[in-house]
Amino acid sequence: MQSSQRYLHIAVATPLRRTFSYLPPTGIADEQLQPGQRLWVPFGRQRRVGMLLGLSDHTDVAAAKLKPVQGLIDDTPLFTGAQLDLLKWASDYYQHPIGEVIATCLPAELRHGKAATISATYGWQYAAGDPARRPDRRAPRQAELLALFEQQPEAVLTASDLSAAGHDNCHGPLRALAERGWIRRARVDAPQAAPAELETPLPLNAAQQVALEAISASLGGYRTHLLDGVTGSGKTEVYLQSVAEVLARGQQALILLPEIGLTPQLVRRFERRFGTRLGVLHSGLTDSDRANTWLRARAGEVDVVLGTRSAVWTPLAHPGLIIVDEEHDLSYKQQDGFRYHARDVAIMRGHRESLPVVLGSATPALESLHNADQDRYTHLSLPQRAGSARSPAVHVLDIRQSHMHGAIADRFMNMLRDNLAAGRQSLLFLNRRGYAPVVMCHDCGWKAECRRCETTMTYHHGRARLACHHCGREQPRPSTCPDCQGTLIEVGHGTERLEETLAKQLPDARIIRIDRDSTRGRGNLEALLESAHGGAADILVGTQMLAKGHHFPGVSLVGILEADGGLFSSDFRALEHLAQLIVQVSGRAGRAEHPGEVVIQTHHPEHALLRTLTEHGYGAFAQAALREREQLELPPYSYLALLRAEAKQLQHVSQFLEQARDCLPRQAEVYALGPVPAPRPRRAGFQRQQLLLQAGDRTHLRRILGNWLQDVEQLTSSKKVRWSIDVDPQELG
DNA sequence: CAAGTATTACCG
DNA sequence: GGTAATACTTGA
Repeated sequence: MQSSQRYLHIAVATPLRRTFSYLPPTGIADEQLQPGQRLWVPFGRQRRVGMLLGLSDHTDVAAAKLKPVQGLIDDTPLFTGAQLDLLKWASDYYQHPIGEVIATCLPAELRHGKAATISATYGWQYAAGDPARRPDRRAPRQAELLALFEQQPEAVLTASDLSAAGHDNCHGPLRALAERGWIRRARVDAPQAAPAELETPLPLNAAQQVALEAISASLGGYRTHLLDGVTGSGKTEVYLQSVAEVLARGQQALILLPEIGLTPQLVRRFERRFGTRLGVLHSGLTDSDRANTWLRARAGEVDVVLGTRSAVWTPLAHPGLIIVDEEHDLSYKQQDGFRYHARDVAIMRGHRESLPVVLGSATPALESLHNADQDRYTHLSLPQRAGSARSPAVHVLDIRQSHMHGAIADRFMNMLRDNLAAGRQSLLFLNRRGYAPVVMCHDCGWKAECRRCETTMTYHHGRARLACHHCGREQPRPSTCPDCQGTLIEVGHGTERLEETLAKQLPDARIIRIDRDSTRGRGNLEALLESAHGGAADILVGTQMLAKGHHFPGVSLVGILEADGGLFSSDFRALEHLAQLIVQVSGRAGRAEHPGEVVIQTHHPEHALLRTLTEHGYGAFAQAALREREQLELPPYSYLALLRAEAKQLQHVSQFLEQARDCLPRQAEVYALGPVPAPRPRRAGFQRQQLLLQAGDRTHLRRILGNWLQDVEQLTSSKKVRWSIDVDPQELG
C-alpha cells in the first residue's frame, strides 16, 4: 500500500497573492515538517526562503509543475501556530500577499535564510599598540576613537555603542586602528559588566494607582486600556510599574514607541529601570543586533522589548502585556508595501494571545476614543499631577488684516519681544522646512517647479538650492528668471526664513532651529535639544519634530504660526491632527509657577471645532469631531479602503481604476468614490489616482476585498500600472 | 545584423 | 519582486 502523497503549502516573498505547493524534501520524514519552519525552495530560476504554512494530501497544481523542497533551514518552527495565525490574519485583513507579510515581519538576516541561532556579538577592545604607529594629525577620526577606547581599556565596544557615543560609519577608521594594532576584535560577553544600579519605582498618585490596578487586574487575559493623560501626568511611571508586574509573573512585555530617535529620555528611563532585561529595537542597529534581540525575545532571554512600529511582530516566549505609547501617532501606520497599523495589530495580537494592551496618549485618536465610548476599551484617565505644570492658556489670534513680519503677526511679535525681555523661552512651530515654498519671477510670474512632480520647489537658503519635497530632487537656484531674465522673489515662509525674520526683528535673541535640515546626522538632534534645555536659546523654531517627546520647562510662550491648512484640508483627518498637534505642542511648554501661553495664528478664528478645542479642551473637541464624523459617515462610523495606482501615462491609471471599479459586485454595500486624482496627482514623473471604497460594515468590506482584488489582479490594465491597496488608510494622499 | 531596450509571462 | 524570453527599436 502506497502512503498518500503529502504536499507542502509554502509562502514565498513575492507580490503574488497566493502560496505555492511543493513536494517534501528527499530524506526528511513527515514528522520533521511543521508549519512555521523556513525552508529553501526552488522558485523560478532562483532559490528562495519559504515559510511552511501547512501540509495536506491535496493540491490544485498539476503534478508536472511540482518541485521538491531543497532543504530545511529550521529544524523546529521559527513561529508558533498563534504567531502564524496573526500573520495570516494580517495578510487577509490588509490584503497583502502572505509571503511579503512574513518577510516584512522577520529581521533581515532571518528573511535571507540565516540560521535562527543567537550569535555572539563582536566589538572592539583596546590593545596597547606600537607608539610609533599612533594615529597622528592626518587621521583625526582614528585618534578620536582611540581616545574613547583608552578611557575604558577593558570595555568591548560594539558598533551600536560607538554610534551611541556619536561615532557613526566608523568602519574604516576602526579597521585602520586594528591594522596598527591599537584595538582588537573581541567578543561581547552576554550580561555586559556589572549591571548598573537599577532605579526604584516612584510613588504613584491616586489616578496612577487606579490605572495600574486596572492594568494589573487584566493581566492573563485580553483587554484594551486607553490610558488618557496629558504630558507630565505620569503615564511612563504607570507603564514602568505595569511592566514590573508582568515581569514578576514571569512574563514579557512589548512596548511600542513612535520614533525612538525622538524620545531618548523615555528609552533611558526604561534602561535605568530594567537594565539588561531590556532589548531595544531601532533603526540604528546592525542587522545582526536586530536579529539577536528578536531571537532573544523569542527565547525568553529578554523580558522587555522596546521598539518602533515593526517591533509589534517580535515573537515573545511568554507574552504578558503590550503597550503602545502615543497611540495616535501616524508613524504606527506603514505607508508603503505592507500597510499595517501597528496599534491595530497590537490589539489583534493581544486578543489572540490573551494579553492586555495599553494605548497611551494625551490626545487619543478619535477611533480609540470611540472604542472607549463603546466600552470596547477601558478608559483610564490621568489628570494633571499636583505640582506639575498647569495647562497653558490657549489663544486664537485672528491675523486677518494684521501687519505681518514674515510669518509672524505684529501682535504676536510683540508678545515674543515681551517674553524675551522677561528672560523666558519661546517656541515657534511652523510645519514647513526650508526658506520659502515658492520662488517666483516678479516680472513674468514664472514659478520654479519640479519637472517630475508639478509642484513648486522649496528654496533652501543654507544650501542655496531648490528642492522638491515630494521626490527629493534638487537643483541650484537660478539667479534670474530662466524665461525672461527677470527678478526672482521668494514667496511664503519656511522655518529657515522664520529664523531669519526673527534674527532681524529680535537681534538680541538666541535662536535654535530644529527641523530635518538642521538635525541631519546622528546626535545632532539630541545636541540641539540639550542646548535648548540648557538655556542656550531664547527662541526655538521648528517643524513637527518639536512636538514630539521633548518637554521644555523654560518655554512660556508657544506659537503655532499656520493653523489654517489643518482647518480646511481635503483630508478629513487633518483637523484631528491639527488638534493633536496643538495639544502636544502646548504640553511641551511651561512649569508649575509659569504655565505659559499658546497662540494659534489663523485667518478663521470663528472655526467652531477650533473654538471647542481652545475653550473646552481635547476631550470636548474629540466628542464634537466624532459627531461630525458620524453625520458624514466617516471613520470610525464607516470603514475605508483605498486603491491607489500610478503610471507614467494618466490614461493607463484611469483605465485601470475604472475597470477595477466595474469589477465590484453589484448591490454590494460598498460604495466606490472615484477614480479621482490623488492629492499629489503627479510625483516623480508618475500620474497618480485613487479609488476610495467606503462601507458601513467592516466585515462587509473585508469579505468583498479578497475576491475583488483577485479580479483586479487579473485585469490586463493592472500590468500597466503600479497599484496598491490600503485598508484603513490614515492619509488619503 | 548586432546590440540595446521596452513588454510580457511566469514563478508550484 | 526577479528573471528571462520576446518583440521592437536603433544604428553602422
